[in-house]
Amino acid sequence: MMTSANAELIRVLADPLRLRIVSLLAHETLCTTHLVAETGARQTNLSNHLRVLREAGVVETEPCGRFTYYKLRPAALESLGAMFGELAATARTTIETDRKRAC
Amino acid sequence: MMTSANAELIRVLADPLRLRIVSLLAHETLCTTHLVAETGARQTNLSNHLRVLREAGVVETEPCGRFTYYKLRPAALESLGAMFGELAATARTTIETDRKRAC
DNA sequence: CAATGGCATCAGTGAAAACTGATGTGAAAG
DNA sequence: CTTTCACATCAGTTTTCACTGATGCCATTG
Repeated sequence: MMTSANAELIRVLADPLRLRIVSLLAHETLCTTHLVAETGARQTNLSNHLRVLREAGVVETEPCGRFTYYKLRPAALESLGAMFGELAATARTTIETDRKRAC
Repeated sequence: MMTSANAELIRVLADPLRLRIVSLLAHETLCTTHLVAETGARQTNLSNHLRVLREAGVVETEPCGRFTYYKLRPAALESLGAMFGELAATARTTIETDRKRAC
């Protein structure tokens, strides 16, 4: 469905660096140091982006000593995937039935 | 898959007004006048957003006299839906197998 | 207890981009 | 032919937001 929560998710994932983070975390749970090494971005910058991702419910943290692991919450991504799939399906039937408003 | 084309699609759909346009067009093919009435946005503003959507391959135009119909291209949305679905699936197995990098 | 390392917070800066008003174009209506 | 309407283009303004440096906190290490 097309919820305001999903709209916020899209906004959050629109940033290239955040999308890269998500892509990395999908394959492997990592901590900030790893993400710094993988992306080449500065620690402060990454920390700010991870904050945004956490507040949006895309990732969750798991403290481990003085490290902090970041792992994805698949539900958020699944919600987005379903939404775009539904939109595509609706659009297909709209086009196949040539449903248009008169002007 | 996680392509640069999909990254561009996400960026384009991150704007609230553009997402609203896409949501409207999914159910019904419309022209600019209708979208002005539905969204309350100014004609110039909508025209600029529709330009972005067209250049990104999200919509296509169909001239009709002095009107211009806008219709969705479902392939773009399906590509996004598949990408997020795959990311979610990958993230699920990563979490289930507790795959994490040592630090 | 000091020193170090991992990470978060904050305020400031710069760049990207959304929005607007003015204007142009082409098609239909009169 | 003139007017009107739908829409596009463009330049200017404003706003949003990514990025940075400075700083502080907490946990480990020596």
